[in-house]
Amino acid sequence: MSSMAPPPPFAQVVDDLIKGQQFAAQLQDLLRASPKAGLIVDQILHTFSRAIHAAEAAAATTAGEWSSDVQSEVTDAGSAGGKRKAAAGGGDRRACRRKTQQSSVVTKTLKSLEDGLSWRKYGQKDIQNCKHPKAYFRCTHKYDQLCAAQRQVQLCEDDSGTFKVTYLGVHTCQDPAAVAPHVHHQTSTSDALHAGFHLINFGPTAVATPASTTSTMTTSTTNYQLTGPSIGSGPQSLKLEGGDHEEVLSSNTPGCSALRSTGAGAATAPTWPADQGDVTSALQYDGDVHLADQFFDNDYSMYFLEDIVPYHY
DNA sequence: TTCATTTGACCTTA
DNA sequence: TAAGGTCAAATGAA
Repeated sequence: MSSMAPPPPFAQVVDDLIKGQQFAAQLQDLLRASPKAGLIVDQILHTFSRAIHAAEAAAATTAGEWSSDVQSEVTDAGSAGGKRKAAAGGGDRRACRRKTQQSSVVTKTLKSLEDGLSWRKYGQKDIQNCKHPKAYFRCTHKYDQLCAAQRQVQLCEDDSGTFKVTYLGVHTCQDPAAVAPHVHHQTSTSDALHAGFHLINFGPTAVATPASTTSTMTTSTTNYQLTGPSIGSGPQSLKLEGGDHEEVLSSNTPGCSALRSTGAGAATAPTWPADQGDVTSALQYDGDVHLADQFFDNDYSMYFLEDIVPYHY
């Protein structure tokens, strides 16, 4: 109907982003002595990486799809509809829905679903040949901050105390609690697969025993004595004792340059095994294996780089 | 009243 | 066409 606007000059965008990334890397070298500054620069670098890959992905697909994709949305609109479409009075969702295509896919086995991020459950599905349903979560800030992070949770077949958690995409939101790392908020302790999680940000103070440290976001080391989860008596009781045993089963983030993860989540699993092991995870990414505790040193959030795929509604 | 969860229907992909 | 993923109305909790 209307003429299509030309695609953005992605090559120029990528060039600029790469330059910015290089400058940030130089800054990182200069600020290496300061853990807090290093953390910030880390996040800057992650942001650049995400932006670069998003731009590259867009550039790769723009030429061939820029017109046809939009065109298909236009031509498909109003061409079909089910009961809900008629009832809701909305447009044809077939025209705007896109199955999420996250290039950042990280699967873990966790004994806790706590990851310090806020999720909202949006669906649950029985999976064929699986004993337990799969629960689908999206970031709470999907709409207000356009955060595309998603998580899929499924109870392990063999061990009912562990969850297979698949993270798709990266959190691009800025959770308010992340700015105040000592604010721990819990709203749900019910069955993990049947509840949303509102646990917002857990720094080392949530996991370290008082004797070992009173670390803050700037703390760089400390012997986090992860000795086992404490369940259920409210935010004050949130601590991670025994550790969030987690294991990265797989990760798939083509073209990305870094992965950061943490097991420093608070414990909320409803039916928690009494005996917990220590953190034993290693993060494998792009051929590099990083000990998990190295990540604990600097950051308490999860960052998985991705090619950001626009989500259409 | 607001917000999160549940759940059946719809959509996409293989 | 089946299976997985997502939407959104209905429902419940705070």
